[in-house]
Amino acid sequence: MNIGEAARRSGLSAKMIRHYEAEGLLTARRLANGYRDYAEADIAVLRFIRHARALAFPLEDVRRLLALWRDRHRASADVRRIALDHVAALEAKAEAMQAMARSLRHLAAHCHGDARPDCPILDELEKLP
Amino acid sequence: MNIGEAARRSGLSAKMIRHYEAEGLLTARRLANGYRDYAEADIAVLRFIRHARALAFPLEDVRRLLALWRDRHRASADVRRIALDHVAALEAKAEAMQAMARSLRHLAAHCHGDARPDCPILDELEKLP
DNA sequence: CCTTGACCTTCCCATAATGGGAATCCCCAT
DNA sequence: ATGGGGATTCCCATTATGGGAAGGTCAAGG
Repeated sequence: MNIGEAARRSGLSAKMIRHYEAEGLLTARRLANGYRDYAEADIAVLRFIRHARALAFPLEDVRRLLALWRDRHRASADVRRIALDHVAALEAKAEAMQAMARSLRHLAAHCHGDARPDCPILDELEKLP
Repeated sequence: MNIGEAARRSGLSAKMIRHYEAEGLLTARRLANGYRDYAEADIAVLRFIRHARALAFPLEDVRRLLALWRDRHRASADVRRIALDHVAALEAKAEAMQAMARSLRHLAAHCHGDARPDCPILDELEKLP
């Protein structure tokens, strides 16, 4: 199967499939003409990657998750730790963003938002510690 | 004032100050020897940038906010719109991240997390749509 | 006068993940 | 044989930040 069809079947772009290969997440067989050739098992790998990326796992984590996925003797504890570490990172970033959003929303609530120039948002950006 | 002292006074790194200048956020006077020379007003600008960046405004937004800040005839509505658009972006990203975190936490809760290999996290990554 | 150390300058590279695009090659159908 | 659609590789851009090299500058001290 061509990379184009593999892309359609996996939901990834051909560009990204090549990228993941360059990053060592999979290795595609090559035909005599140099074209990559994908089997069903490869599609499963590509879909796995897509799902992991949809959950924002960094490629480094995806690499480890794939290794565990392929390893029948893995310990589920290892998978769980990767996932929970990632959850913690996601939540930390999300909380940081919401704190910024709250702060800005608060400032915006006190801003007239009309033609007048005075603006607590600019005041705050000017004065903060 | 040297870039080193400007860095100390503004809380930015010298590297970033040069970068912001390259990005057109400010223009520093030069001494005869080529060194950048900063006045008090420049420090205020640099601190403004730092505060805006601390709220995760992208440099493009910082550029616009600075322009409004310098414009005494600005309309506070313009500032407010930039801020609220940014708030919306922050909240959207934060919500997306928390949705992923919730989803993963849920999966992790059903994972034994011991030496056994079976793991709903991997199952889900394998099976998702 | 010369050295040393602490600055400063510019330029290149790297990060993470993705996409755009060029130049070139391949295959199949007309 | 020719054209269209795909494939290949390689380079570049994105965002914000930092590392580091090579070289210029300045002030203090021997």
